Amino acid sequence: MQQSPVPPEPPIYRRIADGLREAILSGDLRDGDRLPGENALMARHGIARATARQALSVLINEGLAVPKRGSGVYVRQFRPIRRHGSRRLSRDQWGRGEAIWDSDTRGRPYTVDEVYIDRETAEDAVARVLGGPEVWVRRRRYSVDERPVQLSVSHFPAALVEGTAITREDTGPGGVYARLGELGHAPAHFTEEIKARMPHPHETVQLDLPAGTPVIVIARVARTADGVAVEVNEMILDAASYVLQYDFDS
Amino acid sequence: MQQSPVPPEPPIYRRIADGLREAILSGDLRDGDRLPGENALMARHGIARATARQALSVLINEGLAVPKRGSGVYVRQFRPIRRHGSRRLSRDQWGRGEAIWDSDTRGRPYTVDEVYIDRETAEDAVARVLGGPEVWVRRRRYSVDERPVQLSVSHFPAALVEGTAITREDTGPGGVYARLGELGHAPAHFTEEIKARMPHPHETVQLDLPAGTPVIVIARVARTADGVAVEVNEMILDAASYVLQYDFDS
DNA sequence: ATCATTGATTTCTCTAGAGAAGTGCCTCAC
DNA sequence: GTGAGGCACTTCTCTAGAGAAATCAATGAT
Repeated sequence: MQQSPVPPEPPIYRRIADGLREAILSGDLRDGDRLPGENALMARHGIARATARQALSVLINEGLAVPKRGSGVYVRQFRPIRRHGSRRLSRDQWGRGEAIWDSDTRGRPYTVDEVYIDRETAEDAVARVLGGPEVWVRRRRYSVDERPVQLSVSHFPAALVEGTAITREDTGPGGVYARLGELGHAPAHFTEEIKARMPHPHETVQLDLPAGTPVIVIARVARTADGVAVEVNEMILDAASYVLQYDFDS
Repeated sequence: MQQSPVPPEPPIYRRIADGLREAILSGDLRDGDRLPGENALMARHGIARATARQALSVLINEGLAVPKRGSGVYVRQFRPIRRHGSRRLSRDQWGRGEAIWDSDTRGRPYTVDEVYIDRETAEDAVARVLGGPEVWVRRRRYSVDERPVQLSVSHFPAALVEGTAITREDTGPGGVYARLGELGHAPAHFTEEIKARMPHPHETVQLDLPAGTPVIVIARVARTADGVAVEVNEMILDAASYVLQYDFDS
């Protein structure tokens, strides 16, 4: 006699989490609303504190809720920024003295919090693409609405940009691509590779990410019409803040 | 007198997690290696079981480790599939009778596990783009190396594809795009929107995702040269299995 | 040799309780 | 009114222990 195929009930903490998730996804609980906390769940379901915490941690790790110590657990909002791939890099834009980022924020104010510019020896993968390890590196952090949303590390061949505005904080109108154009190395072809993963600890700190938020990693290589790579840029985006868009023809 | 700015030590569970993460990222522990389990951590650090579990759960939720009940906790591997955006959809490919997916797997065998084809009434966003709510829907699950890696839901205007191979399981050589071409609606322009987030429960089940793995969501709209939308496709990818690539000119 | 059983090991779920630390509100003194 | 202090409430960290459930290897019966 075989045991009947009883669908085993999920554990308590999971049933509670499912209920709360349902409330969030159905719209009963909205952005910024307060979830029942540990004490409330303990009382309502007659469970131990650890079990209540486990239920909440499910939602937190799914990115649906954010805990605020001493205050409560709150539903998380999602207000993405649209980042255009193919379209945003068209010559029309950087040829007219506009920074790439402009078309991303659609009027929302953005700031560059931190800029570090250094001459460094690049790691192997970057050196291989750029044709040598000697590079100038521009590390930046971008914020929108006071919130950090992107980290960016740009590499340029040292031989190419030495002494130009690219090695200074203020790159002038049009940004680095305009400068590269003036040097006769206008970027003409781009390749972007995209991954998504959970953030490393230092990324969590720099982007002030709550648990349960993945990051999108973009590695962009810019090449001239001759196929010479002139920039390698690795970007780390808060996945909750972005929608990427690529337009292309067949 | 202000208290001196003592950098407060991170809690025990975090220090242990940091140590294990270090071992993984530095390469001391490799793909598939076994991590010290609850009992080992309890003995080594003289802590309670719950604390040891908390340390391990950090790594699990970061996607760096996978627990196997009754066996142990193991380091997680990352073997991405490269998915080409702009390039892979070039007419050269689907014009020659090759399926789009072919160029994704680079020779690795892939299978379509599940196919559900239905005539449905589309939700608002899809109906707006396709010019009406009546659609044929193709739901599929793709696997590579026996592992599910992608869910796909394709919508086609019912008026356009009624009675064609697109409404059947086997769409014939070249897939749906070749059929659309024969109907005089060859896709010419594509827009892909990309997000990343933690998976919903049913996605976790269907893709067999371990905790700590985000999903990449791609919404693709295919339009003819006239700008008429002929397909809306939403894809859910296991983020640990994919690298997306987009090539474009300025 | 093959198969079933047993036992050790492991993760998973949960209880009960305690102190630390951050938040936010209210009250009281000025 | 304005600021300081206190207090209630919240999340966070951790201890100690117990049984359930899955895995894996060894043992024993056929």
